[in-house]
Amino acid sequence: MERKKVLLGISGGVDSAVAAIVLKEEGYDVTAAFMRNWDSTTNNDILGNPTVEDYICPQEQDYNDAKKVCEQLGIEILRVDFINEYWDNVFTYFINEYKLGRTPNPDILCNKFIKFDYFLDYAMEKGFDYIAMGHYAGVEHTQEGSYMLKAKDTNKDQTYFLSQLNQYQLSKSLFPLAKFTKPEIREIALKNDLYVAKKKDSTGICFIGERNFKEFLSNYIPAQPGKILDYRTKKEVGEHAGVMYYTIGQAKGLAIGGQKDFDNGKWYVMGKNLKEKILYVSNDHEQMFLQTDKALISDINLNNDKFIGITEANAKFRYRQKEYPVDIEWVDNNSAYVSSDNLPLGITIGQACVFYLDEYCCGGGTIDKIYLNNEEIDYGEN
RNA sequence: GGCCCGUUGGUGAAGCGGUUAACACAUAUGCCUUUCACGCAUACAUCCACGGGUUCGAAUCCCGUACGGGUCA
Repeated sequence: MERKKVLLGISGGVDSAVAAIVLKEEGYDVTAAFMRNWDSTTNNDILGNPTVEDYICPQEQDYNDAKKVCEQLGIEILRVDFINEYWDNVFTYFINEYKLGRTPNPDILCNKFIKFDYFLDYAMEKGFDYIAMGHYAGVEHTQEGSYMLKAKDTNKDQTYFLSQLNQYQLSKSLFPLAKFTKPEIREIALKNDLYVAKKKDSTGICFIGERNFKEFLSNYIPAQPGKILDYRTKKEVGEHAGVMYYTIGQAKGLAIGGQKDFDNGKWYVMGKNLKEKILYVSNDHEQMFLQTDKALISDINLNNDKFIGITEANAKFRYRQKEYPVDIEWVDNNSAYVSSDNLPLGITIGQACVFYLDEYCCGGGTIDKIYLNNEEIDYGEN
């Protein structure tokens, strides 16, 4: 019987390297592919970039690491480049969302459009049976189609980022790390003496990396300074460089020190008025100003027809937050109201709402509007 | 002009003769984290508007000067 051919996305980190080992042990015919989707120079990524002056750009370093790993494991490594596709499908949307004052999640789109679309197509054209990624997630291929499962390591579970994958994409995917925890991955890496066994995990936007975020955005979105007002009293408590540089619930970077007529305490962004360039903040101790009990979710993707029309689920509104049981009231095929008396504070427009049923990740959508007591929270925008 | 009160780190603000000059917020760094955030930890006033004096010893008491605020003809 012929072995199934898998094209594994390899990043130069530990996770995808161990994924290669696992796939090999499972009997797959593994080829690796390194993706390059961002070029700091051509994309004018200057401000806020800690690596601009490095001798070797981090992507090349990662490629070299990936190459070494592949040599160690005796697998072929390919190199693909989706820089233009990333810019057109992910980054343009990302910037436009910020310009609208929302807080997008680019990595979800990166998965939807790049890793599990352009890259998937590339693999299929090359005759591979599956693609594989080093995500902490699981997939189950059955007669009724494929299902996405949470990873064994619930602390690292990355299904939130995979919530826009459809049935076809899922059916062509493998997630070799599903059954392992992060410490186990490190252990496997060490046992196999992998070159990257001790390499630090990378964070920041996928393919772009860690940045001073406000400065990074200012490369693409010009500053539009305005006032910071306390929401209750409408008193001015500071100035900002642009409301679009901030997200709901944010405390850092506001530069609001102790205030004469207010209690001690941190100041959190609670809303913005784009037209007036006002950033609303509050320092209420309980942070109840961030409360919400209903949200409109749009662009909902369900990864298996079995989930169509579900009226209850556990929902996650931000990566690494708890799941909250919610009622789902469908508006049409891909938008719905989600509600509960107990939702997390600081639900933010532009982020994803992802649905779970037990161990299954059903899919998710984009948070479009938020409500409290049936009133939309919009800070005078409309 | 007379009288009274105040002036402490980036900000708000404790301390009122002997302190490593609280605390909170900001800021920086680290941790956490494949988004943005939240969270956690650590660092940060050679010094208390300035000059002089009293005292073994002053941010703390006294006297001037400057700058605020109040009040009375």
